[in-house]
Amino acid sequence: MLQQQPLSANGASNGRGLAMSGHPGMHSLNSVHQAPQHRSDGGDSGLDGTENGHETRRDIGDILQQIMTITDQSLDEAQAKKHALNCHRMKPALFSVLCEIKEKTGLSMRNAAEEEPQDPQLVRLDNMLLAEGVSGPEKGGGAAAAVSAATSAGGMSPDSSLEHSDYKSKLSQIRTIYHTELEKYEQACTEFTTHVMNLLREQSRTRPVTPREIERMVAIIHRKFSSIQTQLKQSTCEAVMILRSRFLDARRKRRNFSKQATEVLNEYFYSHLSNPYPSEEAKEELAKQCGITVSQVSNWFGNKRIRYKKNIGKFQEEANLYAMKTALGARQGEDSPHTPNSTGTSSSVSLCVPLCLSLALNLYCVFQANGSWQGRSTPPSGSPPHSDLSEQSD
DNA sequence: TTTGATGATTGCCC
DNA sequence: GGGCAATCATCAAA
Repeated sequence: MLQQQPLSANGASNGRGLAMSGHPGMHSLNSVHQAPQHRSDGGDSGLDGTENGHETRRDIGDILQQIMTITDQSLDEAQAKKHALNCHRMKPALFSVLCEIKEKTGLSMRNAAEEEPQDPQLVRLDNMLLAEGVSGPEKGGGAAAAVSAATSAGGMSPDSSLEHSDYKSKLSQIRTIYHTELEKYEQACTEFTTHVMNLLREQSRTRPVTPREIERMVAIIHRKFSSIQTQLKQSTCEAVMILRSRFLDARRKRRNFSKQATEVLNEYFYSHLSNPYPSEEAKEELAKQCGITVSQVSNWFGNKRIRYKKNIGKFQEEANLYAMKTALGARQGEDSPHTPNSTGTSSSVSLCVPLCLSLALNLYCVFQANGSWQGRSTPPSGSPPHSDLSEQSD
């Protein structure tokens, strides 16, 4: 068995063709011994035939020694020696011995269909890449998904289109890199497979190599490359996920509402302080006015109610401010149709009454709020607020 | 860098 | 399902 290694390891030679592999097996060393005794052209082989088996064994030892030292020699020298070995009278015998050993060890038969079921992880990766628009046809699938996700999550802010184009371009970059790398791996795989197949065909001149073995080797190569591909797909998925979370995660993209939007919401809140539960219609209206979504309006009112309740003192000033504003707005709304030119002429005295009234009402509402909606007595969202400043002013 | 403000999310209750 | 309360994550001013 030890003798098998060097020969197979020495790979390609320029010997005779594949016909050798069909050499009738079962020759023993005796057949070598009985071979016609003519001097081979490998002059230094020292294989002048002798009668006894001792000599024959020494001959084989010499041959193997030569094979072992081939790699230590220069290329030309090695080629010459290989040629000499290929033409050596004992080569068929050695080859048949190898065939015999191989048949016994069953190496060539051990490769019975090792087909693996498709890796579920790979399937998931493929599906995700397809869904994100990285693999498959480029139709902006991922970007479209991003847009829809962002739209449903938090509405389209003015700079969202800019962000989405950025997202698209980044996704496109990932896509390009992915396809380039994939192509590179496929090309490398093909090249390597061809190379190995050529090598094996070449080797089959000096050792028995069955087509099935070649197939098996190809399958091994493909498996190795497919594991690289899986890694590539994994990395791509990670990159897409990071990109998605960076661009689409609502929390990450939290933006304070515009001053105007906050004003609108606060005005509604403080003018409906006794019942700060806007109906669906009111929410929609507010959302439209503020350029945000209905759910954002709901969030805002939810947060506001809790924070107001937790610290009424802190919000008192704000409440008064909006009460004044509301009153002023109501006053102007009242005045404008009748006295369109009343600019500076509307004295502070004329404003004084409604302002004081508003403040008083506001304080009343706050007081009322302490006892009503604070205590989890949630009114139906559709029910109209009953003591609103706006309504009072109107 | 720290800290308060603020929009969003989550789990629970009714 | 809507709202509350707690919490997270980010923003923005100090």
